[in-house]
Amino acid sequence: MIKVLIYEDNPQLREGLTMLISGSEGFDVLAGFKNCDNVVAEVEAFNPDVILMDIDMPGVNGIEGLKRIRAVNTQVKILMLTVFDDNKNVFQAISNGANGYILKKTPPGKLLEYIAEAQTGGAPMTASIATQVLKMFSSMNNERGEDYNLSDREKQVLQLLVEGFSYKMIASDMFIAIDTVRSHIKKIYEKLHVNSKSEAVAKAFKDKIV
Amino acid sequence: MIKVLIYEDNPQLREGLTMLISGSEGFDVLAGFKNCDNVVAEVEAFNPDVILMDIDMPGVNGIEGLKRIRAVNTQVKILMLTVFDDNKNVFQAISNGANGYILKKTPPGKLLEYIAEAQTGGAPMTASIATQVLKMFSSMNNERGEDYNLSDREKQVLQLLVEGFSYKMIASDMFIAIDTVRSHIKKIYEKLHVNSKSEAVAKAFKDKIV
DNA sequence: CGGGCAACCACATAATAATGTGAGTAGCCG
DNA sequence: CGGCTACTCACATTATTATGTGGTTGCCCG
Repeated sequence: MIKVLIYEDNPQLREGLTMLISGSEGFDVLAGFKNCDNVVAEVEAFNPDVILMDIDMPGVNGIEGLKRIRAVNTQVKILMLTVFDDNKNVFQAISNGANGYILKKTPPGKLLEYIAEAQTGGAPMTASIATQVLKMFSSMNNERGEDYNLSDREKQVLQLLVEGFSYKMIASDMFIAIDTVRSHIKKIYEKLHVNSKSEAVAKAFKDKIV
Repeated sequence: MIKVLIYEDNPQLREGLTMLISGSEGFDVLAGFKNCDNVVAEVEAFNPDVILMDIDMPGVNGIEGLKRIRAVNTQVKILMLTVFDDNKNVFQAISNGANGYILKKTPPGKLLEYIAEAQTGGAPMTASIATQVLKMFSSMNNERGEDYNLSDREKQVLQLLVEGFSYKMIASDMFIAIDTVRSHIKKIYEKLHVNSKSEAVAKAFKDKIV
């Protein structure tokens, strides 16, 4: 028996969901609430397996509710429920540990399937959400930018610079003379088109050389 | 009629998939290949709607094949097919524009459903993959770390440091004396627990202060 | 009103970093 | 072989940073 808690401000929808889920074999709705004002206490009191969490709610909304729950409970499965596959919310929800993200227009059969899937550790999402997630992922990742053709030794020096080493420390770390470190660094500056340590460090981060 | 192309080195599995898909209403397998050696030419010649792409193949593998296809064709839907929900491959596949990622053990019924879903712009993935993706996403994002309680002015100075400004430049940029810049920076170092410009810059990036 | 704090400025000294010039060794490639 | 590059080292000079000590002003808050 999968124990479900529902957060949804629209009374009709909340009732509808409760009916649907309670009426299905193997599912039980413990309670439903219209916002997350007391979410932590409620979750503790009812100890559900899965929480259906609407995002747009007056008072404490779903994202904030998600955060509050995750602050004290990382076990319970939380399925975000929303009308739009809105970019910002999806992002926030998944970065804050939501287990799935589904649209309200999901057909009843699918919804039950999703709840069950979440309960067993899956990450259910509707197709449109999944597409969004993939897009975000691929857009935020790529662009390793230029390569700058740093030699192995130069990369190594840059790595140490980034870690806050001084020339002296780099020299002893790499078993070379400090003047050699200097010449490596000079070469690095040329290749990166910068002329100070901190610019090089910044560029190393930006262009993900390190 | 959804036109499918299959890349899979195991002859039995390739045959099996072909039978299954071809034998289903609304699906047609145009051809099957055992590696991606000529993938670009093949995709051009057959012009499929969906490509099933195994990852582990001798010769040109699935990830490389994916890249090659995407270099010339961003329209065709590509479903990656693999035995393991291996972190690195999932990541690479989705950053390179795969439309979905499913496990080989997916039951036949689901597989057809996934192909249809991909064809209509969805992003099918098996539950275990979806879970992985969410985990990656949330792990790479969060952690704004400590706040370090930098004052507004200190944040501003740090910002300029990151952009490669010298003390002198910061002073003129902020219309304050260079000694004031020094004292701000000293305070920043204390708060960040570092003692050099480049460490501060590195920390600013890592902890996303800037 | 007095203590705490952010922001401002000054002077001084030591340590590091940046720049220039020059040079030797070793390996790769046409 | 001769040219190229990576890697190594040296010496010298100037610029920039790091650190210490100390002081003024103005604001907020109990």
